[in-house]
Amino acid sequence: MDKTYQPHAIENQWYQTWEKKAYFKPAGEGNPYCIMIPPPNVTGSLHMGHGFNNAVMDALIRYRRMRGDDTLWQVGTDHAGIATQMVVERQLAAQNISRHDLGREKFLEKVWEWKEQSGGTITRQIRRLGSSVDWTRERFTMDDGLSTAVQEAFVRLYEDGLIYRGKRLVNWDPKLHTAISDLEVENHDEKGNLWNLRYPLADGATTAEGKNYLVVATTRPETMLGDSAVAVHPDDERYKSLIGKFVLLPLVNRLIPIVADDYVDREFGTGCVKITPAHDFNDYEVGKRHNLPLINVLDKNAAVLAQAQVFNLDGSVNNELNNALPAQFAGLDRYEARKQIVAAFEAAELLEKIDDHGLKVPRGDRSGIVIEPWLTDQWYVSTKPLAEPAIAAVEDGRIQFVPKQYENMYFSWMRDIQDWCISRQLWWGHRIPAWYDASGKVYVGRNEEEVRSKYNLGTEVKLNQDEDVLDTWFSSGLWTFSTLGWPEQTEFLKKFHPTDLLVTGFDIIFFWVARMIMLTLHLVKHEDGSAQIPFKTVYVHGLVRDSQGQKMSKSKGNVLDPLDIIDGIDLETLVQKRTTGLMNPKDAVKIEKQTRKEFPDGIQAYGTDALRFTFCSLASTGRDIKFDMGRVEGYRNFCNKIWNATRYVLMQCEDQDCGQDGSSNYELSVADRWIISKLQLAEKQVAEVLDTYRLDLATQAIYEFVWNEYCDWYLELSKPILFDKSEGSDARKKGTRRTLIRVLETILRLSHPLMPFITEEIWQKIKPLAGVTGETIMHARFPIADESRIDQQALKDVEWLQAVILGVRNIRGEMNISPAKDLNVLFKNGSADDQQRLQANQQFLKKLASLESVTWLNAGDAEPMSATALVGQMEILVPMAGIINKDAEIARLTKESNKLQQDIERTEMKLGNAAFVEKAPAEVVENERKRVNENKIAVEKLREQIQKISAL
RNA sequence: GGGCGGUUAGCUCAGUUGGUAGAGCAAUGCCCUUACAAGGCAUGGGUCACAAGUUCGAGUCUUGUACCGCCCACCA
Repeated sequence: MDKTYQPHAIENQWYQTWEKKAYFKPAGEGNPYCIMIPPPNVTGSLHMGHGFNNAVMDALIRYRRMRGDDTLWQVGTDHAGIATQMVVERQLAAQNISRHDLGREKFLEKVWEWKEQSGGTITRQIRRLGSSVDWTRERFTMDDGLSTAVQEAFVRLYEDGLIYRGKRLVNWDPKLHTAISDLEVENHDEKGNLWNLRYPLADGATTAEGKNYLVVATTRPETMLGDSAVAVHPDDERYKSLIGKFVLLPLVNRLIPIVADDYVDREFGTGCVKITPAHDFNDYEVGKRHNLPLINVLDKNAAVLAQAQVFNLDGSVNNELNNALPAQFAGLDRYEARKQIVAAFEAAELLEKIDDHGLKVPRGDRSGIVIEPWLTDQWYVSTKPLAEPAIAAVEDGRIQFVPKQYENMYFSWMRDIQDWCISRQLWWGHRIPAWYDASGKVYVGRNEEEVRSKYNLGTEVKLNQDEDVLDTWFSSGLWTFSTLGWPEQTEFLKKFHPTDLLVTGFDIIFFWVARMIMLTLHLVKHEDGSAQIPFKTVYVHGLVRDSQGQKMSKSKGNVLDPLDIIDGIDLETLVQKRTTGLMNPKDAVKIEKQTRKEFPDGIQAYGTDALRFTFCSLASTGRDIKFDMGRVEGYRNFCNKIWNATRYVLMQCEDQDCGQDGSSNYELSVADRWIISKLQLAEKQVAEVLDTYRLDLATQAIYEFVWNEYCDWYLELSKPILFDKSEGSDARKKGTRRTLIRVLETILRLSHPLMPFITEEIWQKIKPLAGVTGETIMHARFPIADESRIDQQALKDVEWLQAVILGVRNIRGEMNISPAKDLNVLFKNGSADDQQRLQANQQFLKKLASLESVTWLNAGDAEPMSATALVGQMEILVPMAGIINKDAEIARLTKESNKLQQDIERTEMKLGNAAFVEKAPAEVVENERKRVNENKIAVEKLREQIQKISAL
């Protein structure tokens, strides 16, 4: 074996073997256990979030697989409608081609080409992470099977009255030219203005103050062209007399009514609100209440008036108003229109004032552009009836969130859910299975043929399929069952659905988790007809942030590619990677500087295991993760530690009898029995925390056991036994070799879910010596603690031994005694137990504390001046002659004594409190008493010692 | 405006039912001791954000305050 651990030398090769040998497939026996991967964008590439998410899922699926469950980790990718279409459109734009130049069919060919070309990137990356997904079942949301499921789901929901088409105000993305759902809109705090505009009162009316106009305040003056009313609060004394009267809408010269509505806040602005029902969600509601006309003044590209439509609430055209719309603003961009309209107001002396104003600006999460509320026909899912059972499923515990607090987030959103707009004016996606005849009548069915036969439409009736596609999340919402073959009742669907665990970030609880729950409950039934949930547990994790706690983003230039941590990257390449393809090329300078500062030497290759162990160690409950490269390095070192411990174990065990034949002619030392006991405790703990999804605690427990117990103590304790030259020590040696190798083998199985590669590599090397068979550690059994193997006596004995060694080492360290100097150490004043333990453990003591000799002093024996340490009552004496500085020893003892003294004072105070003695459990009080007594004796001894040395 | 989370060592974080505050990294000193310098041994470092309450006893339970972060919401 190499002297240092070289991750790249082992990782790729093992993954290929695993995949080739189909180790990832369900075993076909055991309890079914299924995790569905959140399907990444097929044309995307891996980011830290994926890395984290995969590390968690793989750890848990490997754990279950090793527990003997019949595990399926379903893998696949998402077509990611908007994101993918945007990429391809951008590529075309570079050649000055728009998708419209190509036409729908040609454009889709291009997208499929791009999918074929780049679609393998993310799956290759998932392989590099070591994820044990079943590739033989890989699915894509637009493959035939899943498309069938999408159609089926749409048709069933439509037939059940849960999907409808309607004209409503939607969030329109003027850049992408599509409607988007509420969730895809992000509200940002931005600085803006509040324009105060005068609307002249008609018919000579005046306000209470005698003015012949009302002042309305708006953040969007350009929408005034579509104003249908001015609203005031019904109880507002200032305007009460004007309710029912009219204002003459400037520029448009249209009479619009003054209406009363509770929605108006009297305190804000002037208390008068212009109402534009077709361009504002609140105004839309007000308009409905007052039966106001809906006037769309923007076209799909958010330019003004290019497609002015004017409708009454019933949809009839209101010609009178339509003719009144001014032509001068036609075709202007909405912000240009704003300028010109404000200018027009100013020119007409109708601009009262302009205030600075902070406001929430809605932006499309993909395009980043300001969203325009716009009146169009779209398809909707009626969510209220679906939400009810979805709430119940979480309330009654059929579905559990981990951590639980996310259930509140889920409930609050679900209880106030709005209908879901599922149509998108895109080309890439599942085309909506609806057809229109010449009159616009809509027919929904699985295909045109079915529609024709179902509605008895002859070939003379021309049908056109709806041009729109479905929201990507509609197909993702079916993911847990569409991948298993639904609507067919496949064996896999029966076996693995409902699935067991979903691992995902909190940011897509609404987008995805909530919708999966709603859709599944409605569409998927058990054989007895009862509704199925999609999964039993939702493990929710936080976002991976950079070491400063900043969100990683391309524009900030702080993104890390998990593969760069695995394989390493030099500084120049990293700088280049971070500064190319920026939205704003000006950021490059700053990003380069920042990157050179943070990674002066680039990033080392740490390997997949170290990265994954790091992710798991950071996976504590429900908080975001600050990613720290120092942790990765620490865990890479941990891998190296395991690697080197293995080298030692192999040196001792190779070509030796380690009991691999099952023979029993061996003897276990106290150290052997101790590490076996500790191992049981570690196994118990790891299983417990894995069952509760506390991967951070699992990494801690493993790290602690491997490094601090197995390596630091046990390997050292094995040396005096194995290096013993004396006769008749063979049985002990065999016992120790046996323990060394078997504990190591167990450590590997215990760690495998967290660090799959190194554990497999080593396991293959050592399994014959451990008497173990099996093709792969992946299918070996996860260690289960056997409490009968916990030897309390051995635990206590080694604890004592450690205390003695620590005492000597402390003197050595504090007194600056060379580690090369073997010491002659004396012991006195101990119990019979101490004496017996000293006798039994001389071999260990001498080696671990570097002692020349160990001598027991009886009462009355002459005693050289010494540095002292205490273990219980027993004193450890290291003779001072020539090696120990008097003042330093006094200082050391004083420090020790002061520490104890403080403890005594604190404890005595407690015991002096009558209430404590009376009310605290007897056991607690007794412990405190014991503690004071022991410490008092110790302090006494230390004082005597200080005096003795001072007297020299 | 409502809701949720966080505040513990210089940094990143654990702390299960209240009973002596922990780890890793960083720091300091000594060591190339035959598994490992990606290492070994030892050491220092904390009013557990603040305040009040419950309790014999609070990092832990209750209430309030401050600051940080997130989610949701119709103030033009």
